[in-house]
Formats: sequence, C-alpha cells, structure tokens
Amino acid sequence: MNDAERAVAAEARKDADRSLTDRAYVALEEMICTLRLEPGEVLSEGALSETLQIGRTPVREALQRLAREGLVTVLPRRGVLVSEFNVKKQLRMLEVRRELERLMARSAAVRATREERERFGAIAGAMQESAGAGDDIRFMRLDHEFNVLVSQANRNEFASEAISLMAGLSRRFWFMHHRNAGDLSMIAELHADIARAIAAADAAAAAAASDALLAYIEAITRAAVDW
Amino acid sequence: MNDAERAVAAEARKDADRSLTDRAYVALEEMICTLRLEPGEVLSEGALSETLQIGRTPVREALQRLAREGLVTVLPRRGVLVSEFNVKKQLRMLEVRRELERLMARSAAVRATREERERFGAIAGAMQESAGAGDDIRFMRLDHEFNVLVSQANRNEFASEAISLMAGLSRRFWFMHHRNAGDLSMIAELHADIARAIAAADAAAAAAASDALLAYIEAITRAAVDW
DNA sequence: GATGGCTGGATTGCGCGGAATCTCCGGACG
DNA sequence: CGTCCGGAGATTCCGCGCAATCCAGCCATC
Repeated sequence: MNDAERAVAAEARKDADRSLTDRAYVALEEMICTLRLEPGEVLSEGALSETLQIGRTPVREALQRLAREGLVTVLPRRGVLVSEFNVKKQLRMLEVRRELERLMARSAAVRATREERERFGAIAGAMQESAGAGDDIRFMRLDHEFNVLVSQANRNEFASEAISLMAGLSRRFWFMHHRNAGDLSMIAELHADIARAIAAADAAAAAAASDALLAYIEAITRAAVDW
Repeated sequence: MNDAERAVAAEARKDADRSLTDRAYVALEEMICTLRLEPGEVLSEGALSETLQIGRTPVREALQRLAREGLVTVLPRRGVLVSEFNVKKQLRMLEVRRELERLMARSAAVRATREERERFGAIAGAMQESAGAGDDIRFMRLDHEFNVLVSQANRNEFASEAISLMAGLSRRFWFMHHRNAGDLSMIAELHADIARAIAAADAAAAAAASDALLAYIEAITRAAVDW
C-alpha cells in the first residue's frame, strides 16, 4: 500500500470506520442541536431508522446516549421526545460547567505541551480576527477546536467526559441564541483570554479568565428569559 | 384492588418494574465493584447473558453504560475487559470529584428542605455511632444514604449525573482498600462534618468540610500505591 | 350530554440469528 | 530456525420480528 492509497483509506475511514451507532449519534445530535428536530417533537425509532437508513438497533443505542445527555426523553411505549428549552435548567448546568471549566483551564495551563500552547496562541489570535470580521461561522469552528484542545490538554479524561455530558444542551442553546446574544467580539475576547493564559502557563489567570467567560455566559442566559 | 394487593404489587415492582437493561446493569455493576469479576478478566455478551438469564440485548446495553463509566472496556470483536486498577487514574478522578463534591455540598447547604436537614443531622450522628462501634457495614450503608441525599438536596441534576459517572470506579476502589485504609473514625468524622454543616445551612463550612474529606481520600489513595 | 369500557394502531422492550472481523495457532516455505 | 499465510473459532455488530403495552378515539350506557 503506497501513500496515496493510505490517504484514501484514511479518508474513507472518516465515515466508514465508525460504527453505525456512532454515525447515528452524530447525525441525530446535529439535527437536534441545529433545531432541525424541534423541541417538543415526538420521534420514533422506526421513523428515524428509515430517515437515516440505519437499522433500529444502532438508532436505539444512539437515542439512549442522547437521553443521558438530556437532549431527548424516552417515553416507554410512546416515543422519543426532543427536550424542550428550559432556562432554569441551563442555569443549573452553568453552575456545574463553571467549576469544571475552571478546573480544566487551570490544568491545561499547567500540563499543556509546547505544541498545544502554540495552538492555543494561534487560536486566540484567530478568534479575535474572526470576531473583528464579524465571521461567526469561523468563530464557531474555532470555538469547537478550542474545546477539543482544552479537553485534550487538561489531561483528565473524567473532566472531559463530564463536560461532554453537557455539551449537547449547551450547543443547542448557543445555536438558538447566538444571533441575539451580546456581541461576538466580547465572547471572542473572553475566549482568547483563556487561550492566552493557557499558552503562557499562567494557571491563576486561566482560572480567572474561565470564570469571567462563564459569568458572561450566565448573564446572556439570564437575559434569554425575555426573548 | 385493595391495600394489601397494592402493597404486594409495589413489592413485586421493586424488581419487576425496572427494565431488564436496568437489572443487568445493577447486577454487573455490583459484580465488578465487589471484585466478583476481577480486573483484567475478559467477558462476553453471550456468557453474561447466560449467567444472568437475560437476553443479549439488555446485557449489551448495560455493558455500554458500564463502558461509559470506565468499569469495562469493549474490545471490538474480542470481548469485554474489566478495567484494571490504576492509581493515577483514581487521582485524576479525585481532581474532578473535589470540585463537584464541593459544589454539591455548598448547594445542598443552601437548598435542602427542613426534612432533608433533619436526615443529614441523623446521618451525622449515626455515622459517628457506627464508627465508634467499628461497624463498617453499617457505615457503608450510611455513606450510600448520605450520597443519595446529597445528590437530591443539591438540586442540580447535572452535578448528580456527573458524579454518578465516577461512582462505580470510586466504589470499587473503596471496596478494595477500605480494610487497609486509615481508620474508620476519621472518615466518619469527616463525613459527619459535611452532614452537620449542610444541616446547619452553613455553605462555607460545608464546602470546607468537603475539601477536607477529599484531601483525606487523596492521601489514602496516594498511600495505596505501596500496597 | 357525560362517562366508562373497549378496540385498533403505534411504539418500545427484548430475543435471536446471520454477517463481519479479530485473534490464535498450526503448517509450509525460505 | 524464523517468518508468513491461512483457516478455525470466538466475539461483537447489526437487522429484524414478535410481544407487551400505551393511547386515542369510538361506542355503548346511564
């Protein structure tokens, strides 16, 4: 197998290597978080199986995972309910995220490798750029990259897993409100502060910056009550 | 249906109402945490299905849940591996538990109902009693009751869920080491301190007591390296 | 008109078998 | 003697069908 063949195989594996359960999970999570499946809607394993062209078993396993993450509720013998929005729930979630994100930022500042620090620095710059240009699509990609990098650099799989339990609900809330939510440049700045503090190995500054970001997110969430 | 029939039905439901998946999960979690299934052992869906007298589908779903909690690892097409002990992993877990338990203790101190506070007070007393009598079985039951009560009284399902992700690994570690681990009276005292602080609605004291407990647990865990 | 029971349709819970694939071991070849 | 290849066995992955059950709506009854 030459290099070209290896590259093709790796590319194909991007989709084919994952199990059908994983693919069903990714597809459904995307549909729910981007509101293509509306809150309050009632689904069924059978219908989703047909839509996704995947058997009922993988779809069922994906739904159980989504249920654990609070994106759907399984009503026995009735169907699967896409969770409604709930601001109070979001605020309870932020209580927990505040603690976990602070821990992760602090740990990443201490434990990141040199390469990771360089990437944090690059992300900080790119975020400010994208905010200055008003390019929210690019910012959302950078935000995702930032989150993945923090999950990796904090070197604690338990923190990463606990956060990932809440990622779906957070993502959907953000998707719903990001157009109305405060200015992009403020959010980008707060993210960039964390990234720079981690890059500089300043644990206290990273923790403080993380708290500042979550305080801002909380303010936005409280304001969302009125929309 | 009269009252007697209702009581019988409720009793039967204690086991029968839960799904087979739940029953399989409870049974397997118990077997793993009490070391009846040894770390390093390789299982198979088929064998477990036969042992538990439950079909492969519920067993499979239970195993996926256990995998997410880190108690087993699914090796595709090879079998299911019961996770090995790993002190460094336990320490990483304690980093996260420290933050979450502190948050939960603080919140419970603020949000518990009067009835819950009374139960915290009762548990504090009973823990000291059981420790004084050297009754570690009774203490473990009280510890379980305490954890359930904190999970309920802190009024934050996300914190409770995140903690429950780590409960299994914690429980197994404790089961393995509780005979060698420090004196029971010290542990009971540290737990009782938290319970009393919550009962007294003293959030700062509850948080401090939680940190003290986790510092002690961390010390025990570090000492476990030598055993 | 209101109420209680019943039936039809739809949905999840669960069992089970086939397919894909991974490892191990034995044998052949260099 | 080492290395590679192939087949056998075991295991998970996945599809699919049956049964239990829940609900909506209809019909009979008061």
